[in-house]
Amino acid sequence: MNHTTGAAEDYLKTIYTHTEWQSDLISPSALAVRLGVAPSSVTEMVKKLAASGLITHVPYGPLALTDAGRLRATAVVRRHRLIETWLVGEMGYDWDQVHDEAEILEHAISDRLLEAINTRLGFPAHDPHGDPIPAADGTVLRPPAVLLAEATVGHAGSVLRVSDRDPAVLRELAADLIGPGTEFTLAAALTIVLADGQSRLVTPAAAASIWVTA
Amino acid sequence: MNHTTGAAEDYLKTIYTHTEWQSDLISPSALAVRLGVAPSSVTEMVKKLAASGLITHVPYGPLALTDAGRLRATAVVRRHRLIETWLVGEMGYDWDQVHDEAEILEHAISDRLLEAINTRLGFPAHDPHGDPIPAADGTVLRPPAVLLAEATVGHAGSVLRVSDRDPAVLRELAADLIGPGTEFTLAAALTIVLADGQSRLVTPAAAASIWVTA
DNA sequence: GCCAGAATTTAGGCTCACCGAAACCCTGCT
DNA sequence: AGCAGGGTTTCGGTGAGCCTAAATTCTGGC
Ligand SMILES: [Mn+2]
Ligand SMILES: [Mn+2]
Ligand SMILES: [Mn+2]
Ligand SMILES: [Mn+2]
Repeated sequence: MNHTTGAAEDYLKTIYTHTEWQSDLISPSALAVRLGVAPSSVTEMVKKLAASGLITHVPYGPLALTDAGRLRATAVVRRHRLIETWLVGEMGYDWDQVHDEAEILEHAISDRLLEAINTRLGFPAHDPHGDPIPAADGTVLRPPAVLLAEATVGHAGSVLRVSDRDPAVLRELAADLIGPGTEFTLAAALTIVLADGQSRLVTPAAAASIWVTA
Repeated sequence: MNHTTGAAEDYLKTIYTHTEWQSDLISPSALAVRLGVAPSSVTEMVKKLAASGLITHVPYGPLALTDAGRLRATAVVRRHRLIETWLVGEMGYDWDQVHDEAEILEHAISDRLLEAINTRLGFPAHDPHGDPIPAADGTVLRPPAVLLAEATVGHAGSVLRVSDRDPAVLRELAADLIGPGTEFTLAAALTIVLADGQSRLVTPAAAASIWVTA
């Protein structure tokens, strides 16, 4: 009686990822924007997900996952990120090209194929963008992080993850050899110095996409 | 204006494969049985496919693909068979386990991913069951074939393909080390002698699933 | 040539996921 | 306190794709 369609999976996943690196709950309208659907469509799906016990929702209020919903959401996120990792690791994709393909395949592959991929990849802990890959039981290991745009000048650390929302940002950073694991010091707003002493000017869009060690 | 959904793709593919190894056109009711839908559902989809110029259909008559429809159909078949080949060749699946997964993935992977898979596999000409993999332009290389069940005693040749419809048959044949390429002589009805002199008794279901060189 | 039974189509309905327009609720600002 | 504007929900509709039940059409056997 609880099948969860591809559409519902995307709603759950988006509700989950919204609170992954920041703590405020998502609103129906923000969810509509992220999913590219009308607000009224969100209202409808929210009703169904709440009726299935996957989210909680007080009318006119924000959305929150229940434990059951969080488990479903992390299962989808796990698929999405393992697929992205596989596309980059084995299929010749660049990190700015994987998101759309994963967005579809995450609803199509079987558990068996997912585990075959996972095994081939050696059970990776992070996707190409540095996002943690949830374990099958829903466990997620997420270190404390700060947005580069909000870090104070002088902050030293390493890149934890880069949002994969904007492919242009990903290409920009790839050209600059910046990615998860890159060590740096924030020399000035939008200016980082890498371990080898080279400095890089990042765009505001990039600074708002890069999360670094706290 | 001509997107072809996953459902429509399955209709086209099934119409195509019905005539791949035998020459009679498929009827609406046979199509309904193969797809597991009601006959009235076929009538509806047939109307849409005919309106899109992908099939021809005279009321109460059989179904036939147009050139455009055949191209679409072979594109789906190409995906299906490349995916099956990949699952067996790289992902640890047995030949009786790939069909259902391919049935779904064939509608989900991008052209780019398909070609990446094709390249990794070295541009295979046949899937694990011996079925020809259509070229991107719709070309299919299919040798003359006879159903083993209909071959005359004394017929010598090799296995060309085994229908993947019945997993039990595939497991039976795998246990007997019979598959595409296997050379044999038909010693008696349901009894074949392999190249090494060993003889095998095949079930009627298997004999009705194995196509051999004419 | 007729007609019973099978195949096919039509008719009416259903669920899912979406939409725009209109109503409604809530909040923040005066 | 009052209210305007934005967020949210309600309402009526759409298109896919499926269903069952009731016509309708075709055909093989008499
Ligand atoms: Mn998705
Ligand atoms: Mn990612
Ligand atoms: Mn198959
Ligand atoms: Mn399919």
